[in-house]
Order: sequence, then structure tokens, then C-alpha cells
Amino acid sequence: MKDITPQQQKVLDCVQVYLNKTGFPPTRADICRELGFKSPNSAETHLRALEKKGFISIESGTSRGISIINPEVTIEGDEYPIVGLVAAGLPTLASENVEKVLNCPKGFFGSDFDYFLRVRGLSMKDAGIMEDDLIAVKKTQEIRNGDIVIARIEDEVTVKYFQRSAPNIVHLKPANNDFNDIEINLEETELFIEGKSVGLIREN
Amino acid sequence: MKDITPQQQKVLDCVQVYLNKTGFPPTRADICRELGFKSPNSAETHLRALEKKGFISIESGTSRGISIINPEVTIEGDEYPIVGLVAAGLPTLASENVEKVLNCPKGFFGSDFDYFLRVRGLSMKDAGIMEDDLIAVKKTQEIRNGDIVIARIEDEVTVKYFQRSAPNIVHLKPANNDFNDIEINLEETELFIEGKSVGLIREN
DNA sequence: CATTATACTGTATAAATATATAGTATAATT
DNA sequence: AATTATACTATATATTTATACAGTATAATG
Repeated sequence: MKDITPQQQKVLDCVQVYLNKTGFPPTRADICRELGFKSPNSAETHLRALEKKGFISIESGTSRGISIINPEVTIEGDEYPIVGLVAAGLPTLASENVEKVLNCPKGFFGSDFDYFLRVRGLSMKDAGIMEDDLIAVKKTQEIRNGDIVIARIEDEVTVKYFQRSAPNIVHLKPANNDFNDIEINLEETELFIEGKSVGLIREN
Repeated sequence: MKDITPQQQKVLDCVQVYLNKTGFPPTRADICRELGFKSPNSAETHLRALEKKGFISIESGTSRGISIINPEVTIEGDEYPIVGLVAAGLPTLASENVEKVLNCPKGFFGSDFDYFLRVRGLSMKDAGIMEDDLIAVKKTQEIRNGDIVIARIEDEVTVKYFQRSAPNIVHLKPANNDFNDIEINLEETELFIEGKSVGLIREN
């Protein structure tokens, strides 16, 4: 998948939002109205660029014939996607990463959550998180010391305990003596927090 | 919501299928093609009937402006009681032992189950079963070696790995080095197997 | 320095589409 | 017996819509 430009991202988001709002895709004119363009060709060229880059497909000669290739799975009611923990890159809700969806009542874990993450490895085994367990992930930046976070350090994604030791020192601690603490100096290394675990499911 | 006729159901299904397949709703002509109608007005009148009955909404003057109105998301789940693991006596479904009920879809753990058991103690911590976790218990006597069982030995109830070592010797093994194996000679000691764990839930 | 991608406005038009109108026919309801 | 809902065909048309063509401008790329 090639790089998307900021404007193209805006158009893609616009299509997604319009779809969520109305149930059908927008016309070129609709996109212009939403984004303030004055010529339908503005929407057209952006759509063609998005098509060329593989983000959408456009059915030729078909009104509103836009479909998003990897739509963000709209979390309607009780269906939650299960995504695999991929070695590099954040878990995304793009369909290629969605194993399946799990029907689960809202508020099952007390707080809301966004998706399930399938755990790889045993770095958190002393916290009772085993291989193949499903962690209920809430996308949030509100993290407290001791929370179990889904974090990306440069290109690696892990599940660990979060502990801020100093204003710009963060420790990511495994719950397994075979693994070492990760100390991160935020001035040197980029740390992105995807969210935190609010619950766990194990299917025997 | 008024009654839907078989033909209207067909049209409604057609819209849903078309949406799933293409990502956008069908035109009147598309519906005719799918269902074999020869006049666009056939689709039109069915759509208007569906709109009048509240199954869909139609945006006037808008191509493919059909959206299916989400009927109440029927919570397919069932209510399962959460029972506390009491020191003496089997967990019973008597109301005094039921902490609360949890709405959980049927077949959530692949197999059926009967109730949730709240875990006390850390005797199974190396199996990823922590204090306060909820074990989904299936009442059954069909136990295999390696299953996690809910067992009563005389008056004490525990959760342990099950292993039959000889025709009348059963070992109940904790998953924690701080605890010892329990060896039971079935000729001397009564062992009652309540059921086995088929899944686990942790509410953070 | 030419080329390509991005990012627009403005206009035009063939094709796609919703939708009205005119019928026919059957079954259910009042 | 009259009305209403269902279930269609057939034709027509105003409107919607995709999409091509003609420009302008800037930034990046080889």
C-alpha cells in the first residue's frame, strides 16, 4: 500500500464518515460539499488517486460506486474484531488483520473497549496472560502506572506493564523473569501507546 | 414494526446482499436484475412498502439512497450466574451464592457451559488463572487428563489439573510451585467432579 | 530542466437513476 | 361490493451523477 497524502486521507475519511452517517457512499458533489471543494473534479482526482493506491475501488459508470477496500470495522453493538498481534506495525482494524469477529455484550469488562488482540508469546505469563489469550483493548492515551498497555517502540509492538519512572523515562515491564525490562528515554526513542488492556478472554 | 410479506423480505434481503457484496446499495434496476423483475417500478413499489413499514429509509432524489434501518440489536446472549468458590461445599446455583449474572453469548467459548466460577487463590497461576478470574464451567463428568476441573474432595472445592495415574489413583495438580499435588485414592477418598473449565474471563 | 504527482477551478455532457404515470391482476379487508 | 394492499409490466422524463476536457499552480523527482 503506497503512501497516502493528507488531502487524500481527508477524502478517504470523508467517504467513511458519509457511509457511516447515511449508509451509502457519497457522490463527487457530496465530497465537494463536505470538504469545501468547488469543482467535482477535485473529488474525482482524489478518488482516482486513492483507487490507484489501493485504498478504494470505484465501479465505473456507477453512481456512488465507491467502496473502501479495508474499511475500519464499524463496531456496531456487540461485534468486536479479533486482531492478531503482528510483529511489526500496530494492530490495525484493516480486514487482513481481522481473524474473525466475536459477539460480546457491550460493557462486558466494565469499561468500553474497541477490539480484541490475540496474544503472542509468554512475556506476560505471570500476569495470567497466556499465548492465544484475547485481550480486550481500549484505545486510549490515558495510562496509569501499572496498566497493561499495548505499546509500539519504533516498529515493535508489545504488551507490557507501563511504569513512568521519571518525566521522560518509561519502563515497560514484562511479567516473566525470562524477559527483561525495557527502559525508554522518551527524548531518544519514540514510544506510541495504542491503548490498554481492560479485560481478557481465554477460549479453552 | 408491521408484518413483512415474502416478496418484500426478498427485496430487503437483496438490498442487504448487494450491500455486503459491493459496499453500496442497489438501484431499482439492480434489484430487478437480481430478482428477475422486468420493470423498475416493481422494485420501487416494494421499496416504498418497506419504507412505509419502517424496514428501510429512502433518501429522496438520491441515487442508491437506500439504507437499512437497524432493527433492535437483539442481544443473542444469555444470562449466566457468577458463583463464588466457597471454601466448603460445592458452588451451588442457589441464589445466595450468585454474585450477579453476566450476559454472555451462547457458545462464546466454543462449547456450552453452565455458569461462571469466581476464582479464589493462586493455585493455578501458572496456567494463567488469577485471583478473581471467572472460569466458565461446564458441568460434565467427561474429563480427560490435562483438563482443568472443578473438584470436591470430601468438603473442599478446588480448581486443578486432572490426571488419572492408575485406575483408581487421581492426581489433582496445581499450576503453582508453592502448592503440592493432591493424590487421591478413589477407594479411600471420595472425589466428586463438578465439571471442567471451558474458558476464562478477566475483568480488569 | 523536463516530467510527474498533487491540488485545485470551471464547464460540459452522456449515461445512470429515481420516479411519475398508465395499465393488469389477485387477494384481503371493510 | 367497494376499497386497499400486493405484485407486477411498460414507458417516459427530469434529475442526478460520473467523467471527460481545458486550465492554473506548486512541489517533488530523476
